[in-house]
Amino acid sequence: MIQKANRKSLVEQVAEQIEQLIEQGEWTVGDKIPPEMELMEEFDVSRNTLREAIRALVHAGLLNTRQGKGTVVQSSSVLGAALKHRVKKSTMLETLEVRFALEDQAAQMAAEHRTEADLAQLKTCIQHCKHASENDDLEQFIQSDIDFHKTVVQASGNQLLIDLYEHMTEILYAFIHDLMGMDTSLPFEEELHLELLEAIQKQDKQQASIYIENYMKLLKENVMNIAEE
Amino acid sequence: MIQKANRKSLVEQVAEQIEQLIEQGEWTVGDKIPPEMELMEEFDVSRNTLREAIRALVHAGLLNTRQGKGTVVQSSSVLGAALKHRVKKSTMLETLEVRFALEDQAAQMAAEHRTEADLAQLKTCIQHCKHASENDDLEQFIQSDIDFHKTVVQASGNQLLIDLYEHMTEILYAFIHDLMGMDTSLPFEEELHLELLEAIQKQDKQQASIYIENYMKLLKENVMNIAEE
DNA sequence: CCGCATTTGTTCGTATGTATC
DNA sequence: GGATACATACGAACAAATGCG
Repeated sequence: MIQKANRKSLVEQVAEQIEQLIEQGEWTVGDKIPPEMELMEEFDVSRNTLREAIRALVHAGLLNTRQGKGTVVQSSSVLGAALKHRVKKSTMLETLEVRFALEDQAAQMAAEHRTEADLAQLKTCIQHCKHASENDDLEQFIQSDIDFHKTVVQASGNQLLIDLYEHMTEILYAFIHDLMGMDTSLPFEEELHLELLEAIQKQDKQQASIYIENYMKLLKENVMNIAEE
Repeated sequence: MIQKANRKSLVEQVAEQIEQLIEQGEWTVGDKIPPEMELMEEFDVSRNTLREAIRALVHAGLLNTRQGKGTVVQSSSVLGAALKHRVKKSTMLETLEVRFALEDQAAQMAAEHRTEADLAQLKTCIQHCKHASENDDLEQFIQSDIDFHKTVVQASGNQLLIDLYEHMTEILYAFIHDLMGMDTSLPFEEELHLELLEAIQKQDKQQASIYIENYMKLLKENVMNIAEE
């Protein structure tokens, strides 16, 4: 087995490896990564080389370093960081509309390709929503609701669509969270959830699309109310 | 007027400025940027500082440096570069589906918000398409066709959506271009163009959406044929 | 408050490789 | 091939921030 020669610089190689460690979840957001000395040995490079790789990732928004404290993972992917940076220049409504575009398409694709496993998982998510709603556990409810939508998008089978959707969702919820400190009371839309499930089960694209549209309207109103405060 | 202290490093400041110069179109893709000596004076920083800023941008995919030849702009924005990198791991079909999701939403929004100016510009684009088609000027035709779709998306008024759509389009066409060296003969869909224009003029969202769906089907078939070769 | 260990930030110097003319 | 300039990688020394006892 002949291996192609390494024409990439050491810095590039190290940066790429760290990037992968983060994107594959080895190091997750908020984690402190090992100190320079340790990484120097692991990657077998000099301190300067390692530091330059880290600086590149800091500039990309993936890491954050602080003197004396250490280096912390800030974002789970370069794309996520770049999107976050771009979205800062947009309004919440614009962001919501993009998320809607992705979810609409995903729901229609899900209606086409859904498997039995997908349907079962959707049912579980609805159960969780209901359970959390009955117990007035807001945080749990929001998480379950996000999971439901995420599951729909995952059923589309398009990994690029899934990634973009999840990034947009993450950014949106961070936005909302920052804006109002978690005490948002979104209405429970069990009927809507069940309608969407039914549409996907029946493989009815149009119906699925209509659901997403209704959901979007609801969300838009909520968000606009929040924004006014 | 008191100005907040600069707590960003010089490198960050320079990198940010260069980033802006590129994103605002001052320097466009393919351009050779001024030599280091010149930039050192412009930004009033040392060579090392400037070089480090450039290396950060190289890692982000915005610039490309080669010894002796100089530094060249490689991408029009960080987001574009990050997307390009991510899309490499996806199939062309997946990419097309995401672009479709964005265009579908945009077309519906365009139908709602279009101004007279938008309509006029769309008509001009169709004229250009027709003209190029009659003259068998393939390159010009493709450009005019892209312009038409871009104009539709721009009429949506959502700048985030516009940016993402343009990046996806750019990536897709670079993909196709690489794959088959420009001698692709896409069919001229004047009827479809006119139908979409009419739908937008009448502010008929559903009709606009149906058009995009048909266009997507057509494109999908073409792309799948190409991919088989 | 001090002193210390840990950890990142900064700036030198040096050796070696590599592209261009 | 030789000369020159630039890129890459390493090492070392010191500065500065943080946290702990």
